[in-house]
Amino acid sequence: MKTCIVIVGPTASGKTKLSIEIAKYFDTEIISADSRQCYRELNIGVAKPDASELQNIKHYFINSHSILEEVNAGIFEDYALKAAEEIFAKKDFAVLVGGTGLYIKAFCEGMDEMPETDEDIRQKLRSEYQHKGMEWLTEMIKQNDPLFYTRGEVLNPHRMLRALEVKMTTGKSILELHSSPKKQRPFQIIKTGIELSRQVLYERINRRVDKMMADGLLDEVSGLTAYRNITALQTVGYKELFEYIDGKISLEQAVSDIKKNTRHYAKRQMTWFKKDNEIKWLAPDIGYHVSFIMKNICFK
RNA sequence: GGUGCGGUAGCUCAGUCGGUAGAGCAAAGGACUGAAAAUCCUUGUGUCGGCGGUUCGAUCCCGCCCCACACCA
Repeated sequence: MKTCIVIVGPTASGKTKLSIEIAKYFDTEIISADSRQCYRELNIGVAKPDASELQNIKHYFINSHSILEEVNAGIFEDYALKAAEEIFAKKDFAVLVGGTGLYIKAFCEGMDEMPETDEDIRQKLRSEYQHKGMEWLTEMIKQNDPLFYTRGEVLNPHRMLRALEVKMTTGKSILELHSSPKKQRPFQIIKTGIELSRQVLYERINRRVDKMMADGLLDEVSGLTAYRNITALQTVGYKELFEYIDGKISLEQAVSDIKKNTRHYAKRQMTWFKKDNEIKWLAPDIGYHVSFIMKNICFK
């Protein structure tokens, strides 16, 4: 039976290091499940594995896309499954590592089949929302998708816009399209997570942000100002430094905002992973991990 | 030393024409199906600087004191 070892955990918990240890142990390759590390243009701020690590072990979904390309959970699902197939053609084990809960879910359980939405409709809805605001959006939902209006998140503009574009291209409410059962994968999945105390995690976050700044994050961000409005750059570490470059806040403020927003992000990740009871939680100790995971596999 | 303006939640501040108080941020918890490092939801008792006075009742009015800031000496 082919086995994919899935490693999750909040940002700065040491996933990258652990994934490399495990990949070496099984002499296999790694699929990243990180919605930002796939972009070639983003480096220091997204905490990619370093160049030698990338050279020694093949990583899928790292530097695989440009910030100008569309990337989303559905695209990731297809990409990651193909990568797994490639790895399993020659190995019995694969490693998937990342902090993007939705992407991991897409890989393990699959996304429901959704018809392609019309790009013109999408753009039109977004720009109208920009101009007319929440009141208009709420009214549109009420008129066009009464099911979503009563059961959906009617205060969440992202979800509302998505619901509308689906409704307008398919004629169906997005909620009606969400009923499919989990997809079966042709391989076994073992999920492990790195668990750290809040205090230790926050210290690691602070240290890592300071290191990113010392490594030249500001230069990296300065070179990307032309793209600041695209989705890929709505990213912790980048959006705050754009504010500094604009003269809106001091550099000191920007750095402390990055730390704060990274804490918020880590907290949301933990909320996501906490409810997944397939995850076996581990303390961050590398040697222990590999044998622990081996033991789990042997018991199956 | 004098004058002025302040001292209210971890922070920045609002407010109570006298009936013991509330926003934003932080913090904590939660949601999550093609933007997910995104987006959204929930949670606010704190000697209202200290001590007296007036009052049925003071965080609010009065007096003194302490602290901070600004200006004048």
